[in-house]
Amino acid sequence: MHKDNNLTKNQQIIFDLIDKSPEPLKAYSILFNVQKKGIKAPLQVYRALDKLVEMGKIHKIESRNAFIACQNSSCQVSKATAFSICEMCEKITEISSSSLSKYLANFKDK
Amino acid sequence: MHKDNNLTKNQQIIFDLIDKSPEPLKAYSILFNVQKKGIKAPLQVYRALDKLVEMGKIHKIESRNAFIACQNSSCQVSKATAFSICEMCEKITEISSSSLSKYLANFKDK
DNA sequence: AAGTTAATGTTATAATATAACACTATGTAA
DNA sequence: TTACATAGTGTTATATTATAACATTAACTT
Repeated sequence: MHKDNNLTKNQQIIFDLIDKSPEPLKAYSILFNVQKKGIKAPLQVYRALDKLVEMGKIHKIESRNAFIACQNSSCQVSKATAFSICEMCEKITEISSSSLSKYLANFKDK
Repeated sequence: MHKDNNLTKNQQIIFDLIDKSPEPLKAYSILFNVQKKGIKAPLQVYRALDKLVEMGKIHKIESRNAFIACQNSSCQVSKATAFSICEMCEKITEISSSSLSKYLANFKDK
């Protein structure tokens, strides 16, 4: 069997870092933080990020170029994700509204 | 009086280009296209884009780093804008659903 | 006409992301 | 268990996207 969702070494290191972080992390800040663990180049970070997004373990906040762990166990299923971002303090919350994801999923079908 | 929404020269040139375009345009592609009109540097483009977004004349598609003219006359009012993007052909449509913008506006108030 | 604010022009540089290629690990199937 | 395929890694170089800093000009306000 192939896709049992176990993470590879780099993916695990990077996921752990994002998952522990109280705020979204940017790729180069991730890179800086994992250099002591042997991840030395941007591409190693971007590749792990791509896979983690694909698996639904993290989300990219496009407007911030930053990554955050999924706060919502159903994200493997629904890829219709939205965030609220405070304009004052930048606090980011994943909107977990089934009515929103249904709305978007329905729109997508059309 | 100050803010009558008339565009400055650079803003007008760049808005016209985006408005005529059938697809979202990226900053450096805009730059390339307006060099013959005397706009020579990235900053001149980015500054105009910032203002146009602020005025609600265009939107930035964050996931594409690209800009599109507002397709929806009410956008001066509502800044809660979403897009659908075809995964096959990249066709982008502005979702103009009052229920969606109400939902988002309501969420924002909370 | 003087003061204020917004927009412009310009050079340099920062921040974000991918191409290309060689190599290694892991799972699959004869 | 060997070979085949596929996914992941390491590395160098480079492309793409965006902003800092500073001098100047235009437009509005009084």
